[in-house]
Order: sequence, then C-alpha cells, then structure tokens
Amino acid sequence: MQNAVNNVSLRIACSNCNLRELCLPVSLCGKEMERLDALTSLKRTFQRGEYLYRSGEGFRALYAIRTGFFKTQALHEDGREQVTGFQMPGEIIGLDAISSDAHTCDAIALEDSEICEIPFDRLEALSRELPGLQRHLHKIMSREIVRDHGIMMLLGSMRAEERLAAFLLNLSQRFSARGYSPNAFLLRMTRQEIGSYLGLKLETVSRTFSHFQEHGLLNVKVREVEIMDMLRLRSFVGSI
Amino acid sequence: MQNAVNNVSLRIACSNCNLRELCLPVSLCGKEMERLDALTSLKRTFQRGEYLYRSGEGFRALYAIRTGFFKTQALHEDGREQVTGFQMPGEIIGLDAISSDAHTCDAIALEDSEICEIPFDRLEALSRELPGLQRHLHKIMSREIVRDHGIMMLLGSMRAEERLAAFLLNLSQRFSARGYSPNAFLLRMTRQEIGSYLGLKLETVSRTFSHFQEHGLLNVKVREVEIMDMLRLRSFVGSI
DNA sequence: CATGGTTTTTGACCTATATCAAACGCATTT
DNA sequence: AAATGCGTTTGATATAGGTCAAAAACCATG
Repeated sequence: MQNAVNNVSLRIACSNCNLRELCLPVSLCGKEMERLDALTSLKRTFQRGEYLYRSGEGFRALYAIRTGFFKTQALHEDGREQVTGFQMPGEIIGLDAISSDAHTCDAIALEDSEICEIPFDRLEALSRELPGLQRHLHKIMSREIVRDHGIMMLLGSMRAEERLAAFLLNLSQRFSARGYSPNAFLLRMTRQEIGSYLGLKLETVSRTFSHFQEHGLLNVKVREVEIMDMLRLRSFVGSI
Repeated sequence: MQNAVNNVSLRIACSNCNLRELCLPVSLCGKEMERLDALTSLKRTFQRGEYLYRSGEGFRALYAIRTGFFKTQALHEDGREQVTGFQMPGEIIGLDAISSDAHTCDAIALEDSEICEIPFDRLEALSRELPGLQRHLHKIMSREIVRDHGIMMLLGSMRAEERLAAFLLNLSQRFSARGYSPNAFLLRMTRQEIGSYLGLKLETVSRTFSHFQEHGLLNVKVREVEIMDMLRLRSFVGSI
C-alpha cells in the first residue's frame, strides 16, 4: 500500500551473508565471490505492504531476498489477481521479467524485508566469466520452472485438502532449510492470499485448516501453525 | 508407447532452418550461427507415441522441435499425471531438467516429429562467448516461467469456458506465428490431454466445445477446429 | 481501553464441474 | 462387410467447493 522511500543502503557482502549457501554464491570460491560482491552492493529495505516492483516496470535487476517475506502476484486485465509465489530469504525474484524486459507481476513485501539488488546485465557479464555462476543461474531459473510445474499439478489435479497440505509441507521444508523449525511457524500471508495461490476461496482455506485441526494434524491459531503429525500430513498429498 | 530406434541423423543447419526466427538462433549473425550449427548437428525423428525423454533420465541436452508436436507431462507418485505443456516447432524443451541434472517430466510425440538435439554443456560454453546467445537463452527460460504463470492463473481462477477459450486462442496465436491459419487448425491432442492440461475432465472439455459450437464461436469436428468468432472468443477470456 | 477496520471462522445454501453410464463415430483389422 | 477398439459426445446424477451472510477474533489508533 505505502510507497515510502526509506530504502537504505547497507554494506553486507555475499561473502559473509549467512544465506550464501542458498542464494547465488553457491559453489563459488572466495575469489569469485568477491567479484559477485561487487555487483550486489545495493541493499534496500521495504516495509510491509511496499512494492519491490510492479507489473509493467522496466527490468534492470534481479533481487535476492535477505530478510523478510514477499509475495508475487500476476494481474488479469479484468482485475482478478493470482498469487504466483511466496518468497523467503535466499530466494531470487524477478526472473519472469527477463523475457520481455519488463516485470510481468507485482512483488510486495508481506513483512518488513530487506533485499539485495543484482543488476542483470552485470550478472550476465560475470556469468560469462565464471562458469560456476553461469550454471547456478541456469539452475535457479530451471528450479523456478520445476516449481511452477508443481503448482500446475497442484492446481490441476489436487483437492482442497491436498493443496493445503502440500502448501504447508513446502513452507515447512523451506523454513527448515533456513534453520527454523519445520514444525511450527508463522504464516505471513492472509487466508485470501493462500487461497489465491492455491486456487481456492478464503473460506475454503479456513475450513480446511479447521478440518486439519479437528483431525489432529495441525494446531492453528490464526497465523500460527504447528504441525502435529507430519507423516499423516504427507500421506495426504497424493493419496487417492 | 513404442520405443523404436528409427532415429535418423539428418543434416540441416540452423542457418538454413526456417524456424531460425523462433528458435535459438534469434539475433545471431552469420558467423555466430555457424558456431551454433556445430552444436546442433544431431537431429532425430520420433513416431507418434514415442518418448523423447522420460522423467528421471539424466540430463544432457535441450531439444528444439523442428517438426511435429509434443506434450510434456509430470507424473505424481500416485499415478496421476498432469500435462504441463504442448510444444510445437521452434520451441525448446527440457529446461526443467537443468535444475537437478535429471528430467522431471516425460516428453512424448503427439505426431511423427523431428527434433534437434542441443548438448547443454556446449550450449553454455558457446553462450559464454556469445552474449547475444546468452541473453536469448535467458529469455527462453524466462518466457517459460511467464508461460507457467499464465497457466497458474488459468488453473487458479478461470472457469471451464474461459480455460478452453484461452487454450484455443493460445494455439491459434502460435500457429499463426508459424505461418499457419490462426482460424482453422487440427488438434493434435485428445480431449483427455486437453483436460489434463486445463485441470478439467475430458467430458467437461467435450461439453464446452459443444457449447462454443452452439453459440457460433467455433466449428468443431472432433480434432478439426475452426474459430468462427475470434473477438467473441477473446472476450470470453477474462470477462467476469 | 474504546473504536473502527480488517481478517478469520462458521453456517446455510447453491452451482459448476465431476462422476457414472451409455451410445456413437471413425479407423483399423480380419 | 463385419468386428474391434479407442476417442468422443451426451445424459442423469452427485458433490466439492463457491457464494452469501453474520458473528467472532484480532489489530492499530486515538
């Protein structure tokens, strides 16, 4: 909602960023990492509700999330919007804009967040020199394609309970990879946003949470989720 | 279904391929195109029903479709399968495999087809030398991401009629870009495959075709489609 | 700590699409 | 020409999830 200009420049290098095992620098040696540092000097902070970019804006850079949480949403001309993803620290966002040199969706901070700007032409130039970086960039793009196929599968052939279970397990796994508990976490998004992402109405999301709670799979208290029975939740996904 | 080994090597270079404006060579000069030719010498033919690759197979190459028609499908462990795309000449397939060095879906010829194999490590090496090729490869991957977001939107928030209209308009536009009529074309896939792609059951696809025909939007005769009222069909997509 | 606005939950009812089933059409084989 | 088989169409019925509505919980603000 807001559009404040309280974006600060901070000096934190890839080489001592605690996300380097998840983010772009994967598999780079010290010397190479320094060169990546030189590209990614610009950090910016965003308050909850602020836009990182908007659909239609020119493409200049990819963004690595350092802290916080974002959502991306595509808008239909008729006003309908679809959440296409929720991004957390270490993930790269803006890849969709490469194809047309313009962003094709909005990226909005779901909580106060900090990003790291990666000018794309300089990233391309560096990746021509560093095969390891080049390969990793390709892997990141490919991973996004695989992720999208997973969501297509979810939207195309799963029932509401399976969708929500898959969503929660995915969040759990990503929190876990970042050193947080896989069993208890805070949802940063509304029921409406979860529903948009999963192709469900917010009431259905809410009801499905309640069902899971009734069956002892989860403890849900609005935004706080605790997974009580991970195995049974897993068996939900793809069990019919 | 079959797994014949009637794959022939043919000598057709990118430089004289009539798909060069759609495929990888976009924006390469003569000298550069020759170098790409050197990579893509292996062409193979596939009969209807043959697999180009299968989920789980090791990743070595991308494939450019020269003639024919393919589908890609992802399989769920429980046997459910979801068609993730239909590919036609000039399109590049196999991008999902980069992330894990293994294919994550099956690619199956829907009619007798011919592909052009592009060994990925050599493509990466060449794209380190040719910035134009590098950028184009990135655009191709990004375009795939944007395409997938479109399908997510379709699956997540459109009704059956909108989905089918969007699907037909997309085919129409792609046939048109290849010099074929945008108004009349042959469907290469079954109702079941269309349904899987659109998140609908085959009966719903069939009924929706019938509705469109009743309303004078289409003439459908099994696999032959003629679009009678393109504008009204367009107004269907995203009209509520 | 009262207020107003947003988000979530729950209930009652409705509809788009799924499911089940049968007939039909077209192509291939015998 | 009959038989076989797959894909398609159409009808009758069922249901998962949508819609509408109201209450409850939560959050930010003065």
